[in-house]
Amino acid sequence: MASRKFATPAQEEKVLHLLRARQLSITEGRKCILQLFLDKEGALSHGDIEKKAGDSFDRVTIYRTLQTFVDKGLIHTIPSADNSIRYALCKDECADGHHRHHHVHFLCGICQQTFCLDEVATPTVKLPRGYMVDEIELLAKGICRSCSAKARS
Amino acid sequence: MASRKFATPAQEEKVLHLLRARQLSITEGRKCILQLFLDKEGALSHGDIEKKAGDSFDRVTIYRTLQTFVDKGLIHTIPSADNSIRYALCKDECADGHHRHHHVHFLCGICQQTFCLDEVATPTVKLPRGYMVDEIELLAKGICRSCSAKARS
DNA sequence: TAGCAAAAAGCAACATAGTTGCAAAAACGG
DNA sequence: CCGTTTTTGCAACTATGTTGCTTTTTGCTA
Repeated sequence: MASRKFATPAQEEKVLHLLRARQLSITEGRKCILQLFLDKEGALSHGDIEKKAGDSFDRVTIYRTLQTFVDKGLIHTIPSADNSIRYALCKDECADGHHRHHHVHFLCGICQQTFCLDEVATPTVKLPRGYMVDEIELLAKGICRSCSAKARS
Repeated sequence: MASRKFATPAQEEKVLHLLRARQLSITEGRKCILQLFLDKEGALSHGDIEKKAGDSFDRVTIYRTLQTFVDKGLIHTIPSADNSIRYALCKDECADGHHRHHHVHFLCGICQQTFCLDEVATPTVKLPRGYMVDEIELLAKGICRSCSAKARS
């Protein structure tokens, strides 16, 4: 399995466009990892990617690719209570070194997946005098749509 | 340095009380690590504790003590953007297995310390249909009181 | 489209973080 | 003070992340 197949030519075109728009050269590793993010609704950790693509690519390549994608505004990191950094696709507003995320993240306690709720904006909070806020991260924990639907059946 | 000295007898009494109230047996390691949390306004990571008390105690003991404290509701974990779990003292409402924290955490981009803002409640957020929320974690990033005071001078 | 410079990938070695099993030591109740 | 239970220390191991260097690939240009 040297190269991962794309589901459709349109998807491959999208991947190429995303990479070119950030002046990233097109490599098998980048195409494959970016496609994984497009395929998946939730967030991915380094470990998840290593499981899915670790046969094709070196661990170090995955680390470096993720770092590059973060630097170029393609993906963003999501804080979590446990010790695993997860990554998810950015919306178009993000560019080199400037991430602008005002959405809430949701961690499901059943399937353990993390989702970006793009339609939910982070609230503004009033902090005590002396604190200057640059950014707010909001992580909601509970049961996601798909798991709560399963639980009801 | 076999055992760490307490600043005042009152402080030692407080430590002993906190441990006894959770039915934890009194050991040098637990007293020392709990005192570190009482001494420090901000949060501590495993690494911080290892630096301060690593000569006196084994790494594994520190891991196990932190886990015990979390289980017994003495300390709670704070999610962070980077990969390091930090811990801070709980307020009295927390007990065995039931953490109830409704306060905001603040991460300073200058001193890199994390603070619990107990006086700031986490907001409620309205999520899309189908999501069930158990808990909200809010992490504000910016410049803390002490660092912004220094910057102005 | 062959050749070249720059970028990325692979590899090995290392560093840090966290876990587990087991034996020795300490805590606590009687 | 003694025996049981809990905790600690130690060693080994797994997972996670980093760095330097060499080889391969990419993208550009002649």
